[in-house]
Amino acid sequence: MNILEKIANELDTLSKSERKVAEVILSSPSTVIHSSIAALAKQANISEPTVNRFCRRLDTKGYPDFKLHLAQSLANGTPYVNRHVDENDSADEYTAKIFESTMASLELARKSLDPTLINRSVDVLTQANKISFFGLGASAIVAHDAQNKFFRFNVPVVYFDDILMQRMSAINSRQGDVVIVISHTGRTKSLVEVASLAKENDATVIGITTTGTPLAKECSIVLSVDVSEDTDLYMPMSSRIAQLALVDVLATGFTLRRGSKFRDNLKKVKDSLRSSRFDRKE
Amino acid sequence: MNILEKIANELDTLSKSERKVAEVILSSPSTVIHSSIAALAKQANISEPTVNRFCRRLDTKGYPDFKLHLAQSLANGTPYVNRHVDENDSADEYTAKIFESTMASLELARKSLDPTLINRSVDVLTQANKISFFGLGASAIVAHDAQNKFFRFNVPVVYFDDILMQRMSAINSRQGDVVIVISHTGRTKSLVEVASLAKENDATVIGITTTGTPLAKECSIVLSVDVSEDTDLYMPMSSRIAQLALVDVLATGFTLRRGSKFRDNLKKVKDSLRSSRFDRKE
DNA sequence: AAAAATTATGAAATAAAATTTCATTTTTCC
DNA sequence: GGAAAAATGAAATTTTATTTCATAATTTTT
Repeated sequence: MNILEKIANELDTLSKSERKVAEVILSSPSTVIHSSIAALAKQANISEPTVNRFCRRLDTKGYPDFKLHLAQSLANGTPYVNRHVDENDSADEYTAKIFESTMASLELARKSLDPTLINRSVDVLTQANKISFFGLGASAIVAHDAQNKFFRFNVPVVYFDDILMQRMSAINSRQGDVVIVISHTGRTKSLVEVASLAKENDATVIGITTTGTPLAKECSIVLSVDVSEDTDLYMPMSSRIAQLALVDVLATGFTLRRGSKFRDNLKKVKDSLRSSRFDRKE
Repeated sequence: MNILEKIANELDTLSKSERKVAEVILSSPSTVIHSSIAALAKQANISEPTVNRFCRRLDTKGYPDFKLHLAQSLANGTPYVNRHVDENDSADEYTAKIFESTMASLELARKSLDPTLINRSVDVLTQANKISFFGLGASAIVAHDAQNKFFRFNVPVVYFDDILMQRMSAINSRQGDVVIVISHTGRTKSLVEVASLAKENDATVIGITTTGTPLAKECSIVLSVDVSEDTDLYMPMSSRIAQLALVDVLATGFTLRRGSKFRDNLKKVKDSLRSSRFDRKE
């Protein structure tokens, strides 16, 4: 949370002297980040220890740490804001807005991810007998992309964007299989059922979805990707990009776990495409 | 200017020991803002005065001031430095790196885009009789996603990720049709041919590719998406995400151009999915 | 290739800044 | 009104940063 807001919020829990400090800071925060504790104390007409106590009351380690927080709050207004696209925006404006809110979503998504669970997922994936990716609509694209990536790893991988195929595949799954179910809303009935079916058949079910959704409840491991779809004009935008970034993370984790020899192999896969391309001039 | 970029820029004007400091800082800037000058010196295996001199060389008043700048740069979302995934990275680290470099790529991509051309593309798209999206490999996913989006607009749209289908479709195209060809490298022979075929048959060909590639030369309009794929472990990562963001931009431009009544329609499309979903509790 | 000049570096000393301790003052509550 | 609690600041201490200066490394000149 922005520390300036925090100061404003806690203004009434502060003592009289501490409030003097708060006021000086709020009135010209940018001066304060270049002041020593002595200078600030003098300006607020109180003693240095009071400033120190003030800082700790705001859950910082001390004055220098407080200044760091303050500096961050002042850092020219967060660039990746979720600005809404407006009816009258020019191409320039809506382009900027969409890119910015996409970046903001990625930032949010990263925060919602738990590295421990990513690690666990990578564990499970590296040991899987078979990997299946299921998604519908926009999430089908993510599943498709995941297949494309994991296919290069030379592991048995499939993707389905068809409800019936998903069901059949889920029913045929067994211990050692990993099923990754992708859904932003986590409320698509058929996908939740598929997750449940796969789990009943002893597959490890990894969900890529929003925290606390019905789908999340059915999964062995939930990789939460929480993004707001505010800016979207009735179609999934940020969510699928965050999901794709997560796929990249999983794929990267996979290759790292497999070691350098494995990566040489990946290079070969890539090089195999060369003949299908025009040469670079240089 | 972002101090991290500045450090990266001035890396070669620094002395040997100072460069050690720079490297430690670049590798984990967020640790540094909580370190004392002594701790940082120790980590870089150099002396404290060297750290101090380093700070001054970057036009800061000293170490505490430098930390302030650093804190501000970090607050601004992403360190712009393309940090490479390392063999020994923990899940936490590689997750952060991938998300960060994805965001950096989006930033880059946005800079390489020309709003005038986006506007022109939207023009062409809104007037198209038929829209086709072609891609292969990772770009096929982008084409797939584009179809998914434009399909909602109730316009004739197809996507092919099969070379033969693409060729046939290109040959059958005519004036008023728009063909969007997606390829990061812009060097995939068959795609370049398809673009050329479509153009010969009077379709408007829009290329989503890197500036100056063979594909770019065949297109009526080139939407340049220049990103570096440095961080990638032999598979397309940032490029396709930037392409997807561009698809969002085009789709958004399309809906804006079509006016508010059209957007009501989109809402209906979205609402039509409701019965397939579990209700929200609240 | 040696000598001189320049530049880079760190140990130690110094200075600055922040924090802790503790005695005093103020406020609160009965 | 007075005991208890909380707030406050002076001084001492500790931590941190900076300066000074001697030495080492590098570059330039001869």
